Amino acid sequence: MNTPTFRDWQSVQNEVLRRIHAREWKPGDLIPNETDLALEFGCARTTVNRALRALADNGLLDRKRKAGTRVASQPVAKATLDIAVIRTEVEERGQKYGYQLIGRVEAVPPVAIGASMRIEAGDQLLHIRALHLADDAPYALEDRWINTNVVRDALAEDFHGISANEWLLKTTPYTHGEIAFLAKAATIDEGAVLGCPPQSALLVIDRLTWDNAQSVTKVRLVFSPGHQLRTIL
Amino acid sequence: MNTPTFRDWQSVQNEVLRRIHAREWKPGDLIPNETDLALEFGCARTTVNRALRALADNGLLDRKRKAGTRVASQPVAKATLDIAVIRTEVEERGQKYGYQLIGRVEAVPPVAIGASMRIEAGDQLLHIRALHLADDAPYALEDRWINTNVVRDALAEDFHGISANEWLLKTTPYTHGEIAFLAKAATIDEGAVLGCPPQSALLVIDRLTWDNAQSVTKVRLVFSPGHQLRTIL
DNA sequence: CAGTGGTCTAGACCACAGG
DNA sequence: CTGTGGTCTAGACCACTGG
Repeated sequence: MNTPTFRDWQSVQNEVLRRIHAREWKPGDLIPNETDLALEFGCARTTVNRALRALADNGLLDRKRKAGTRVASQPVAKATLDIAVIRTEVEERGQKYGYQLIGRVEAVPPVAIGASMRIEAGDQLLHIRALHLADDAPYALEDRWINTNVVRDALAEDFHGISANEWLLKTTPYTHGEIAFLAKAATIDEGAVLGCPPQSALLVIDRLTWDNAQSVTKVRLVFSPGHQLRTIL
Repeated sequence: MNTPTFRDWQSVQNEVLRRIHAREWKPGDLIPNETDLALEFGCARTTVNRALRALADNGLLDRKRKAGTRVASQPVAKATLDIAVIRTEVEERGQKYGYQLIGRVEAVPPVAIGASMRIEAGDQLLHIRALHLADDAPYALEDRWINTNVVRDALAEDFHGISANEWLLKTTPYTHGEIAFLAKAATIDEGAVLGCPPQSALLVIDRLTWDNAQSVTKVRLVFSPGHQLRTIL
């Protein structure tokens, strides 16, 4: 039986997936090289390359020049979380978005914050605290430090009508960032704001963004109890 | 001044990034089409396409046929978490990995588990509980249900020498899955196993994987206090 | 309808790394 | 040294979708 021809890279990808899944190609196995596969599939090598590259990006294949392409022996699942503006996130859940500014001050940050943002000791940052609401219930508490040396316009914005979360994304580009997900017990203050008992287990996202060598902002989002981040594999 | 020529797709990508970042192209702006950019950059349209496609995948550009390519007005940050085998994860942190099987029984799962896995009521699953250790300290508690109708070989495995986490990845392919990240207070039992007080805030990963229409396994990983998932943006 | 991105092709050269 | 994947090119056709 001849393999039917595969016209596009997605059908090539599907066929490769099928073979991996059917254990025709087992984890650790070396699979044929691009040229041979192109011949077998009746398409250009470029097309095979595109398909295999996509699978390698997804962690299902390991590719090395000269060594060839192998089925990943321990596929690393890549869970991609979309981190959107909180307003959008709430609205996509079909809920009414609300926003309350809690505090907006210029202040010298705690040393840990200042150090991670690589700020000169004694420099002031803009400190914003705000509550995001979904259907009038607390959704997430935002605690943010903004590097006003980089984001000067932030000083002219009162953050009453728009959250810093949204304002920054619209106005301030960044080159890269770091993000962390963790669990934390609610402080008394957090409990009061989020309307949950102190010590409640809360999901937290810490994010630090950079504009080249300068920090832009560091934010902690503390979500209400029960919040989940979901995605598909 | 003429734009110098850009030889490869990565340098094209860098130039586009530079323009977005320098606000030459602002959020919401329509950028030139691929043909024009190829002309300007002195490369083939394919190369421009590859660069722009990568940026669109990353959420920085919105592309639509006929409508053209725009700078995303609210870039959605894509945080990609690599979910590896726990042993590998621990070893990559430079720590010694350890593993203890806590329990292995065949049992009818709670209705919530059975329903989410789409199991016939009354069917038995294999229930595994195990503790993963890093440098002899508790790292994560694994609580797993395996669909033995799909993964028959699991019944022949005692999971003393290898964790179900690792064994399944090596032996059982899956087509897709769902994953969720949340925070949870430690139960008394979890506290005892992980060596932390009950009610501690713990980071939890719930994962459910499928082989086409059949569920393969549902697992909850409860991490020791303070555990973080980190990645870059 | 027509402009845009999406993709395929055949051929070419190159960079890397195994042996 | 040589086989492999990585990429670029020029040209072509197609699919989608805005106007």
